[in-house]
Order: sequence, then structure tokens, then C-alpha cells
Amino acid sequence: MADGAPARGKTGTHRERLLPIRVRSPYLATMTDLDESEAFEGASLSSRAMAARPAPYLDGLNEAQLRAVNTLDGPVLMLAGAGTGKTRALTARIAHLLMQGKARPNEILAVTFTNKAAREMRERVGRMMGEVAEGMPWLGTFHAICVKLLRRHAELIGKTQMDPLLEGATRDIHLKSNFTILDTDDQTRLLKQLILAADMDEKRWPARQLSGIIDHWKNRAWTPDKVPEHEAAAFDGRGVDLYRRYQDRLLTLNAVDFGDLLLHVIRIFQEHDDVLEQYRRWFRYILVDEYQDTNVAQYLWLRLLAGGHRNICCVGDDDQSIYGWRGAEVGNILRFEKDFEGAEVVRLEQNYRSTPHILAAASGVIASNKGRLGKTLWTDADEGEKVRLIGHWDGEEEARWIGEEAEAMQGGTRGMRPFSLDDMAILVRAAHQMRAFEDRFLTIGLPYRVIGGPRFYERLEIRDAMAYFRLVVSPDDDLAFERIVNTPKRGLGDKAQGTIQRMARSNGVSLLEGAKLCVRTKTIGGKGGAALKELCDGLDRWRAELLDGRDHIHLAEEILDESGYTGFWQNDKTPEAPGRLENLKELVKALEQFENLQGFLEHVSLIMDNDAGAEEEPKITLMTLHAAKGLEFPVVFLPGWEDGLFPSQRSMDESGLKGLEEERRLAYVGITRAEEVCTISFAANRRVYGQWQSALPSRFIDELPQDHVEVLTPPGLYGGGFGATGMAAAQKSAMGGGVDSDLEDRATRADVYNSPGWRRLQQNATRPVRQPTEAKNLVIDASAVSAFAVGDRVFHQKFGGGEVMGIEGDKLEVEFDHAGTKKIVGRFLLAEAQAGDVPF
DNA sequence: GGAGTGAATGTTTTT
DNA sequence: CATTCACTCC
Repeated sequence: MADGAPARGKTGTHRERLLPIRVRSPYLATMTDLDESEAFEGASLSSRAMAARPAPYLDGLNEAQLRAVNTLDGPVLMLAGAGTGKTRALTARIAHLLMQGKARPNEILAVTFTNKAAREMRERVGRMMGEVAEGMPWLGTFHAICVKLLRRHAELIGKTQMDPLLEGATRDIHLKSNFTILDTDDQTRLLKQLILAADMDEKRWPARQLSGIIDHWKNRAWTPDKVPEHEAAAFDGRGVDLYRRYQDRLLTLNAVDFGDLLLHVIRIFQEHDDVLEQYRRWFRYILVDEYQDTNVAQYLWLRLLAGGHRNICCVGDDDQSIYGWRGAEVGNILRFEKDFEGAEVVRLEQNYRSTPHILAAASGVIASNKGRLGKTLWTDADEGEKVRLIGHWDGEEEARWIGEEAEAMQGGTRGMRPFSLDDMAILVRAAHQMRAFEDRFLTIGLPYRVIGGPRFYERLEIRDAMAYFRLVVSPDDDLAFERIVNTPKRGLGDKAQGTIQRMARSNGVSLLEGAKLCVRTKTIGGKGGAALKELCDGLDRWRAELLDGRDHIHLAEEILDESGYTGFWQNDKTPEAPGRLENLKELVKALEQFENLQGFLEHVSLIMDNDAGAEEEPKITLMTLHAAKGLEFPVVFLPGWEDGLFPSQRSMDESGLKGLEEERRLAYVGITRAEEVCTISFAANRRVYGQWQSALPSRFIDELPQDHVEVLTPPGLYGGGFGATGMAAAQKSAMGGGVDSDLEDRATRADVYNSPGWRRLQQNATRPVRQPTEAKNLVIDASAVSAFAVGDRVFHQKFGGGEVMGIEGDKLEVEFDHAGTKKIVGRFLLAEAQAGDVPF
């Protein structure tokens, strides 16, 4: 649509109507909604409105941001460095599009990668524009949007195949719009069946691996016939064959996996011009967040949709592309200007997050990467602390130091302002590095929270419960049936399940129907048969209630109780059981936000995040660098900067220079998370797989510009373990060697980690005398101390039940039933009775 | 079906 | 080292 669409005679009151009203009715897009006649009306309206009133959402934007917001038509690449206010610009852009009348809320396609990002954007648009955001049905993740599209056009996906029942006959199989979405777990189980059916050794050729390969292919938008020669040999030469069978199987099951959501839609667009045209016209403006993370399939999808008007605005930062290993193509963002000729490139370079020292350090590191689009971050902020660098003798000491530093920083130390634990984060390269910190924090009683780990909806108990719900909602969901027939244990082992399978197959019915037949014909008798009958009856009963429109929350509780699933966990004595029951309660609570079970399942299949409720007490955050992308903290600790660990050896082995560069971007992401204080550390020795290994400081440390770095002295060096030489060597090594001596060395940096300083440190090193780690900063919780006596049974969130063996100050020595003996601060323990009866 | 044994295997993770 | 998983044996 042209910029200067003629202003037709509508008055300002219409504008007020335009936005709020459309919003009210949650926009459930149907074909008839794709009607363009009204669009011009919108345009004329708001151009008038615009003229009448300046746009408050533009206030406070800097010049670059304004340009990104104002360039509405044509392709725009917003290169947004870390902390440069990209979300703000993106939100303002949406507001601008709406206010300018360029598009109605439902004509803007805004894509993100995660639900969290989508939610945040929706909230921010909402804050800016009132309720309009709710009227933006096409703001969501790639996958969520594709589900919507695919539900409408599912029937366009399908094929003609041999009829398995009628020899020589064929039949058409199509996807139906009520398809189920498989998650990785379902996917793997399915593949496992196929692998076994293909008579392959499931051990040598694990389903997980195949699932990875297929994923990889789908990321590249390779359907079975498009997998290139050189890749087709994968998985014992049968990868492609299995891939094809897998797709067939999915179709029969009326199911799709995550990759299919994208691929099917792409295929529909490619094969049905009319459909594509419709959407090209409908989505007048396209916005894409985190464009550097797009894979080939997502790229194709975007190109198809943007192909007409080319009103596409991609936002991203090539320096923060850290998901190459999962199919993201940095090339997409690097190539943007070629793909969309005449694209306006806007660089957001003013950083509102970090101090100059932190930015300089980050820039210094990332500068070593080749083929960047190039940005120079700058800030108005005060100088602040230099990036702090500290080397430790070993990983435990590193954890100890960070724990103590974090405690000290709460009260203000080294001339810095005090920080709350909530303001601090420890960002590690690999999840297993977190354990050293957890152990340490548990013993000193430093409250921490771990971000990441298995997501709520991926947990065993949640998936089981969901399978019950799925089966009640769609009785022919065979995968759900398989999951729960024998969960809780009903005495229906492999044999019984095989009988059900055969019964179902020979009658051409679902597994559940097959099971009913088995019960009716007494094919499965005895105890198992009785249990199976009970299950089938239960499912029928619940389904009847569902169709009666019974309150879904009660229904869910009933399902879980009557199926014996709740009881199963109540009887379970493992330490995880209470937590699992807790999770089930959470699950039922989550249902409240939905109108019915169906709606809930639809959402959950795509929404995998777990936003735990508000936290009571300040805690230091522990997470991986990957999980930290997009977040910021006043205080950031970056431990484990050792070659091999970070950059990870594996990354470099597998992807060479590309891998190294991605690791470097990860380092960049890590440093730029810090607002005020950034502390990088490394350890000379670390336990790796039980073996002590010594490592060299990360090569990234040598890339830090030394003017912006302050080297701290490791505590271990005080006590006299080192002589003066040792100290100097340690400092030198902390800088990665050769800081003050050979400048040439800095030029030929490939070698720095063989630095003489480091060598010397290693040779001279004797184990340093430890600083007494008495609880100088600990808050002693008297009530906790007095709450337990030797011999008491106690319960710990992580270690489960145990018995108190001894008490030292606020720490208790506890012999755990399953986790051995540990020293634990009293406040982390519950009397076992308290923890034991978590009612459902 | 469950406990117990032994061998294998140790990145990053969203949808 | 420590966790996971497949498998065996009651």
C-alpha cells in the first residue's frame, strides 16, 4: 500500500473505534477474515489521526531507533547490538504501523523464536497501545503461527498410498485439521519403533540420533526426496528411508512434529499459489525478531510470505548468533541485503545497559571474528568498574571464591555499591559446570536459583498426565495410549500391549478400541484384563463428562485420581515424588487459564515454558550462557574460561573455525549481559570425568583489551603457598601471558595459551593454603539450628530424606538415604513429616 | 514388575 | 566421577 494513501473523509472518532474495538473480539482468523476491502479505510483514518496528534511512542527514541521505526515500507534490517533497545524499537514500530494506518492489528505478522519473547512483545505493545495487542493474532513464534496456518489448510497436505487392507488398491491420506503435534519424546518413541521394524540394532543406531538427523534435515527444509547425496548415507545408509517411513507414519497418525509445522506450510505455499497470494496480501507487514537465529526452513517461509510487498523488517545481531548447532544460519542475516535488494540497514549502536569498560571488553573479544556486519557499541554511561579477571587453582576454589564474593557484594565491597543476590548471575558454558556452584552454595547456605533444566511440560509426570488428557479428548491418540496403558503399573507388560496392538491393527481401529475389544473378547484376562477394563471404562466415563461439558479442572483432577496416577506418586518413596505431586498440582492450576481441556492441550503442545511464581527471597541466578541471551544483570560472573571448556573443544573439533567463532559470540553474549560488574574467571585445574586435568586460560581472555581489565589476586595466593615469583606468574597467567613482556606475542596470539607465564605457574604450583572458609558472612538462622537434633529425620529438596548425624553451628551433617552424607545449612531442610505429606 | 548390576558416556536447547 | 540406560535375574 502506498505511503500517501488519500485521506478520505472519516473523522477522528473512527480512529478511536478502530483500535479498541477490533481488539475485543479475539481474532479467530477464518478465510472470510482475509478480506481486504477495509484496509484503505484504516489507512486514511489514521493518517489523519497522526497529523492531529504526535506519537507518544516515539518519545525518547534515539536517531537510529527512529529511523528503524519510521522506515515502514520495504525491507529493513535492524542490526541491534546487545542492550541497544531493540525491543523498544520493535514495539514502537508496531505502534507506528498501527497508528499510521498501514495495517490493522491482524494484518501484522510478528514472529519470534520463543513464547517468552512473544509474550513480552505482546505485553509491551499492550502497554503502549492499550488492548490492541490482544487483537494481534499473528504475533507469535514461528511454530505457533504455523499451527494456525496449518490447521486451516491441513487437507492440502497428503498423498496417495497403497491401501494396507485392500491389495492393489490405493487411498488418499490427508492431514486433518485436528492433527496432534508430537514433541521430541513422542518422536523418538516413534522412530524407535521404525528402527526396530527395519530390523536394525537399536543400540548401534539409537533413535535419538536419528531424531537428531531428521531434525537437522528439516531445519534445512529437506524433505525425504531432497536430502542431498552426501548426507543420505547417514544412519547406516538408511536414514532417508526411515525418514520417509516416519513421515508416512506421521500422516497415518494424523500427527506432525515441530519441523513439519514449518515444512508443511512451506509446501502448501509452494504448491498452492492462491493460498500464498492470500497470505501475502493479508500480512501487509512482517516483523522478525532474532533473525540471526533463523534456519533455512524459517528463511524460506519468510521469503515466501514477504515475496510480494517486501515489507519485512528483520531484527537481529549477527554477533549474538549462538544457535548454529541447532540449525540457525548466520548466513541469513549476513545475506539480508542481497536477498532483499534496496534494504535499509539500520544499526542500533547506543547501548543502554553496560558500562564502557564492559562494552570495550566485549567488543575486543568479538573483533576477532571474521565476516561480521560490524557494529560499534557505545554508551553514555559512567566508566564504572573494569572487567575483573581472576585465576584460580581449581574449580572448587573458583566456586568458593564466587560464593564469597557474591556474599560480600551484598554489603558492598571493593568500593562498589551493594547488590542484591537477585542482581547477580553466574553464566556457565555447560550445564554440568553448575554443580560445583550448587554444591558450594548448598553448604554455605547461599540462596540460588537454576534457570534451565527440564522444562515443566517435559517432565515425566506432566507428560503422563497430559497423555491421559489427550486420550480423553481424542480417544484415537495411539501414542498417548501407549504412554499410559501401563502407567501406573497395571500388569500390562509387553505381552499384553502386543496383544492390544495386534487386535487394533487387524480390526483397523485405534489402540484404545483394540483394548476394549481385548477386554470384551477376554483375549486379555486375569488381573491385567480387569485393570485394562477399568482403564477403558474410566476413559469412557471421563470422555462422557468432557462431552457433557463438565468443569475441566475437576475433570482433570478426577482423571488423575481415578486413574490411580496421583496415588502412584503418593506411594512412591523416592525423593522426587513430592516434587512431582507438586508439579501435578501446578498443572491443574495451569488449567484454570483455559476454557476447556482441548484449548489447554492445543496451547501446551507449543508452549513449553515454565514461569514459576514470584520468588520470596533474593537468590543468585545460575544458568548457561545460552539461556542468558536476552537477559541482563547488574553483576555477572563468567567462570570456567579455559581452553577446551570455553571455547568448547567439541565445538571446535566439530565445526572448526565456525565453531570457534560461535563460541566467541557466546563469550560476547556473556560479557554483554553485565550492566555494572563483570567478573571472568578460570581455574588451572579441574575435575573432568573424575580425572584432574589442568587447562590453559581461554584464548578469549587474551582477546580482552587489557586497559579495560583489572586482574584480581586469587585468595589462594595469600597464605604463602606461592612465593613472590608464583604471585607474579599467577598475575601474568591471569592475563593469559605476555601482557607486560612480549608485545609480539600478542600479535601472534594463536600461541598465547602456551604462554610462559602459565607454564611457570603450573611448574611452581603447589596447592595453595586455603583461606579459612569459616562462615564469616553467614546469617545464622537460630530457629533452623534449634529445629533439629541428632537423629532427626529430615528432608531436602534435592537430596531427599535423611537422618541428622551431627550439628556444627548452623550446618547439619546429614546422612541421606540416597545421596550420601552431606553438610547442609539447616534452613534448607524440612522435618521429614512436613515434606512427606504434600497432598495433591 | 522391580531391584540390582554393569557398561557406556559424558555441550549448548526451542518449538 | 557420576549419571543414565539397557539388561538380567528374581
